[in-house]
Formats: sequence, C-alpha cells, structure tokens
Amino acid sequence: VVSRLVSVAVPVPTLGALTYSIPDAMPIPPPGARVVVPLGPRTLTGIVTGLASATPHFKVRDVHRVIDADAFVPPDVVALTEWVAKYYLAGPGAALAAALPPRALTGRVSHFKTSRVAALTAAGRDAADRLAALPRGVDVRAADLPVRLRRSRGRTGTVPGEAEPHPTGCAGLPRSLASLGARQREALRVLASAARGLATSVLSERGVPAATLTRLSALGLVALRDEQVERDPFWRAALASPEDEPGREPTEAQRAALDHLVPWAWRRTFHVALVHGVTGSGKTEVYLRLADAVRRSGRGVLVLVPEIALTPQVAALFRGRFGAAVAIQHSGLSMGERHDQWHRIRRGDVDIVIGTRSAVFAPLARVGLIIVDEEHDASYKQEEIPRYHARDVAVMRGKLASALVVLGSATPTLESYANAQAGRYSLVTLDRRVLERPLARVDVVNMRDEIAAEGPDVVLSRAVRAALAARLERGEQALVLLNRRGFAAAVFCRQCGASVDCPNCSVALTVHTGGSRFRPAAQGARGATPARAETRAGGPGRGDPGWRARCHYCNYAADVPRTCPVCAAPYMTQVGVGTERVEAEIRAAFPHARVARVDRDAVRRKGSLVRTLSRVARKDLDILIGTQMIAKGHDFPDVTLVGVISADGGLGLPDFRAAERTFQLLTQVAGRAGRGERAGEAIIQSLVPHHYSIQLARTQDYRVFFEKEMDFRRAMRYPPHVAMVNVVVRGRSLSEAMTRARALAELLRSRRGFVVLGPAPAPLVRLRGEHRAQFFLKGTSRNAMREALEAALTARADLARHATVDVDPQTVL
DNA sequence: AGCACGCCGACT
DNA sequence: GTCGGCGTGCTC
Repeated sequence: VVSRLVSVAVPVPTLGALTYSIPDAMPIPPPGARVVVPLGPRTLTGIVTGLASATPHFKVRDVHRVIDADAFVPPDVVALTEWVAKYYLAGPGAALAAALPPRALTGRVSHFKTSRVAALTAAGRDAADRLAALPRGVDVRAADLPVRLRRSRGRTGTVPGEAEPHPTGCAGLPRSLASLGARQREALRVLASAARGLATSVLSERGVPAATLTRLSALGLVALRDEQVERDPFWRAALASPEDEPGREPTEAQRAALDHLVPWAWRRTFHVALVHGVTGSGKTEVYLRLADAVRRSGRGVLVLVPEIALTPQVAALFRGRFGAAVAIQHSGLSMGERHDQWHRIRRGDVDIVIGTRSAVFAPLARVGLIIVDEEHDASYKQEEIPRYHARDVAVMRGKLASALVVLGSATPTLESYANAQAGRYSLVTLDRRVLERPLARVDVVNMRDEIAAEGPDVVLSRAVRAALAARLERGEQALVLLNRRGFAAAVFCRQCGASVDCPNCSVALTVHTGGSRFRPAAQGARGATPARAETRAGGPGRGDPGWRARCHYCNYAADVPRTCPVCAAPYMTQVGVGTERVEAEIRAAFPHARVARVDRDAVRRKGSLVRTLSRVARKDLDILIGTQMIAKGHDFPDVTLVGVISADGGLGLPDFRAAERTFQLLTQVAGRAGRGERAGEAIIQSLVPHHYSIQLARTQDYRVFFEKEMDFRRAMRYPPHVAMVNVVVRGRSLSEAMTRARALAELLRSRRGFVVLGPAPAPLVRLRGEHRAQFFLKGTSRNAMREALEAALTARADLARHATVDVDPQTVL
C-alpha cells in the first residue's frame, strides 16, 4: 500500500510539520504544493514539505483540497526553509512564511490585486490634444476651446460624467478647458503619453493627487477602472540613472577579482568568496560583470542588498544593465508589487533577482551565483521569528544549489573574515579606490577639549564648523552623521536627578520636536547654545505642542513635563544630542545653507527619502544630516566632507559587537567622502578618541582592527570564536521572568558541548510592559545547543511560550 | 497565530 | 447576578 500521508507546513509559528492524509480521489501533491487543510476548528492553506512515512499515534485528518499539481514554492526553497526552521529553532510554518510573498497563505484565496487605473476618455484626449497644441504659457480662454462638458446625470451604475465634443464654439459653455486648474492640465498632459492609462499610485507620485483624478472623472475627461496590471516597482527608485559606464574597462584590481571569481562560477560547485574592497573600489562593477557571466551560462543570479530604499543605486545599475531580466524584492514595495515580482520570478521571467534579506528565498530556478553586498550590514538579521541571518542562509542556499556565493564589504564581519583566513572562503581584496582616488583623510576631534573651550553644550566642534563653512564656500557638499534620532536623548531633573522614563520600557524617553513646523529657537551666534533646553528659559516643555517625549521601543509619547514628575522642581534639563538638535545647530550656524535631515522620523512618508537623496545627487542640498541611513553605500561625487557628531553612542552599550559596529559605521561613513574628483575629509568627534575602534577607523586599517578584535573575542570567548545562542524569557514581573529563565537554564546545564551563562536580567529589563531575563549558550557545537534547546523547549512548553530563542544573535540587548 | 476554555472585576 | 479581561492549552 502506497502511503498517502504527507507532511504539511502550516502558517502557525510554533507548530512543526503536520501529517495529513490524501484522499484516494486526489493526486499526491509534490513538495512545495499548496494544500487546504483543517487545523482544529480552522481551515487554512499549507505547503507540502514531503511524504510522511511514520505511522502516527494520533488521528490523521484528510487534506481538504490540493491547490497545486506542481510545486508552488520551488522544492529547493522548501528545503532551504526546512534548514532555517531547524537552525534557528523556528517552526517550519514560520520559516516558510518568510519565503512567501506576504499573505500568500493567510490571505484570501484570490492572490490577485487590482490597481485603480486612470486613462483619458475620448473627450479627455481631445482636451489634452488641444492643450498640447497651445503654446506654453498662453492664457487659455474659454472661447477658444469649443469643448463642452456636462455633468453626469448621476444614473447609478454608470460611469459618471459623459463628455461630448461640441460641434461649434457655442456660447454659454457650462465648463471649459479654461476652468481646468494647473493640476488638472498636468494630469491630462501626463496621461496623454500613456495610451493605456496609468495607475493612480504612479500618478500620485508624479504629482497628480487622487482628488484631481476624481474631478477629471466627474468631468468626463478621465475614466477610472480597476485593472490587474503589471506593477513596475522601479518607478519609485526615482533616483535611478546613476552614471553607469558599462563600456569602461575594469581596473586591474577588478580584472584580477573577476579572473578569480568567474572560474569559480563556471565550476558549478559550492564555493564562498569574500570580496574585501575598500569604499569606492568598484565592487559593484565586479558584481555586474560576474552576474553577466553567470546569466549567460543560463543560471540565475541572486543579489542581496541591505536596504534598497537607502541604496537604490545598486538595484538601478543592475536594472540599467540587464533591463527586464531583473526582478526586485524588498519591503518598500506594496503587497501587490511584491506579489507580482514573486510570480514573475517563479514563472522564470527573470534571471536576476535583487532584494533585501527575504529575497534570499526568492523562487529563482537554477541559482548559479548569490551576491551578498555589504555583508556586514545588521539589517541582514531578521529580528522577528524566524530570526535568520540572510548572509548565512545565502551560504546555505549556495551549498544546496552548488552555486558561487560572493560576500562583499569594505568592513567584513569578523565571522566572514575569519572564515576567509581559515581557508573556508577564498579572499579577494580590492585595496585601492577606482581611478586611484585617495581614501578620505580622517581626523578625530577630542570633544573634551571642545567642552573645555566652548562649554558643556557644544555640539559642533570648531573643526567641524570650519570644515562645513569651507564646503559651503566652495560649493561642495557635506554629510553629518549622528546615530541617534530625536532632539535630546533624555530629560532629567537637576534637583532630584529623576529622568523621564517610559512607563512600559526601562528606557528614558527621547525628546522630539514633533511633527509641527516648530523649530527650536536657534538664534545663537557661533558657539552659542541655541537650543539649550531648560524649561524655565523658554526651551521645550513649556506646554509647547511641538515638543514630545517619545519611547523608541514602544512608541509611548507624552508632553515634555515642565516640572519634575517626582519632586515638582521646575528644573528639567535635556541631555544628549540627537539629529534634530544637530539640524537646529547647523541651521543656526549656517542660515543660508540648504540643509535636510534623514532619519526614521524624517523619512516616514513614502518616497521622501528618495526625494532627499536625489536632492543631494542634484546638488540641491549643501548639508545632509542623518543617522546611519546616510552611511550606507551612497555614491555622491560632490560630498567632500563627512562629519561625525559623536562616535561614542554605540561604545557604551553592553554588547560584545560594540567596537565592531563602531568601526564599521565610521569606516563606511568616511567612505562617503571624496568619491568624486575632489579629495574627501572626515572629522570624527569623540569623548574617547583613543578607543581602538576609532583610531583604526581613522587609519582605515581593517586588518589591524580584525586582529585586535579577534584577540578580544578569543579572550572573552565570544563569536566567532564560539557559537552563541541568546534566550530571552519574559514574565509579568522580573522575578517571574527570572524564575522561568532559571528553570529553562537548569534543563540545559546538564548537557555537554556548551556552557550556560546566566540567567540575568536583560539589559532592556522591561520592554512594552514585560519584564525580561536572559541567558546565553556558548560553545563550539551548534548541534549540541540546538538539540538541547529543542528538548528543553519541548519538555517545558509552558516555559517555551514565554521564551524567545535567538541563534547567532547580532545584538544582545 | 487563532480559537476555546476558564477563572476574577464592573456593569445591565 | 452576567459580560469580558487575557492567561493557558491545543491544533496532525
């Protein structure tokens, strides 16, 4: 008797693969096919992961329906998600969900999204033609335009607004083209070039709001219809058209890199290469040529980038070089767009996929090359279940597909560089910038000296102010980095010392200027402390609606109190500088400079980041202030100065990667300077200027940093010297969390192959109202840790529900 | 994740 | 006296 049992992964985070039977009347679905199954009182869609052989000791239920005769998710991607589920101790359903477009399983059965499309009607086309025929700037008079429009009689169920061209220029026209506003005319002009119409979302990005279309529709000039369209996610990457020079010969270093990498790609065996190329060394050109070679050999290429919205250049370059053969996957796309792209890939319409971390699961066939650009970037780690690291998943996918995996960075993670040193990866080094452009000179300013000279409130050092002034004078651009958003980091009482904390989390609230136009009174001259924030002195907190205290973890917000909530003293003082404060200082110091800010608050609106970045590219901005967002791989040739307001933010954190993060950030941001013809300069402000991560970023000496940091990790037994797992346990009180954590840790301590450290209260001891305790597993055997954890979490499901397991944690807060 | 069951506060 | 809060358990 042939087994008619299948394993099905269901979109339920904590559940393993479940066994169902296939009724005789149905064909056995292959791995990757979707099936509709009953689960308790529910009915949901799952993915077949394979045949189930065992004779179960529970009653097996029938599959309701087999949706796909063939794999919906490619079988190798199913295998990859099974590996992810195991490695990261997530349920197979959760891992599979990461590989599917959003709501593929949980949404409605219909997977098709429609777009509202606007197109010109006959009358609209007529009107657009007439408008186009008019010379620009001519005042349009009603009498010249014999188009008559009448309002809909409003019969229900019909398209409102029929228009009819009037035979002659007749008097008494109720409406005419002359009455069309500028927006409406613009809409007609834009639509005239799109015979089949344009999606309203596209139109709104081009400055035609939906209201205008509704109005034109009522006038009968535009017809609105709902249509299933192939959405083009590239329209939003308006920055696009970076200067691509495909004809240019690769540099000698690029040639050498390709001579090493291309043969590996031909070999069709699994191999990992680390490309360590300094900022501006032309890694992207290597990727493009390598991708071209692999694509020509009939195999697929997967390109992972940290965040497309931040670095649209790489995607745009690939799109420019390879055109429609490229698909894009990232979180900035609408659900419909992501869905479309996923299906394009699955159908085999493309052979190159570019995307953020989730694209590592793209349903691309015959993968021959996987590129992980900026492999050090923290955004490759997903901080929700399944807590996978896309770089590591990429390596595993390469292994399963016998593909070449290329990891690229100017500041590789210790993990990757250690693998290269150990010979597990090959190492390709590009240690010069293209065209022999020098790396930026980096200076470190000791802020203690500045404080001594200028007072405790100094934000911009004399060196940074002078350098900014020089850039403005020369018409060059500057980036100013501070990796902390908001205006001030905390508010505290100078009488009793109490700080204003989040009621739900164990953190101080951050002061924001709020969404209002309000700018802090920054009337000070050079060296003044424009936004010195004391409530009694007219700073924030005097009931000004612009000032808010916000929690960056749970979004709690309150007005900044003017008196101390504890002792009622009116001496609330702000401490710690954020990007909003930096912006205020710079605007005060350079009132004529064109300044913009980029951080998560400033770019909340869709497209505003792209707009700001393109303003930099167009030289429409002099100074760009921002968080690490501005440190990513941008290529702005006229930026000759990078200022770092404080390099110290990360160094105080109780995180063993603090130094590595600081070194990476400083090296990367310094790499934004001097990429064009003029040399660049970076100035780093710090209270601990002699810290090795700062000093080695100054000399931009990766190798020395690597050796030094590896020594530290070895001595302290931290990754990559050992493997680590972090377990966070939650409870209503800290003692409850600690009790649970102790019980779980005790179950693990009896095992061999690793050690258990803790439990202890987590650094963020309270988060969103929950108390948190944590412990670590450290050891050389991931298998031992995984098996022990699986056993412990299964044995104590009551504890497991309050525990979160993070394998290879990137942050231990 | 849902959805049910099951015990403790403020209302018809 | 009930409605409903979410803690706990279960889903092939």
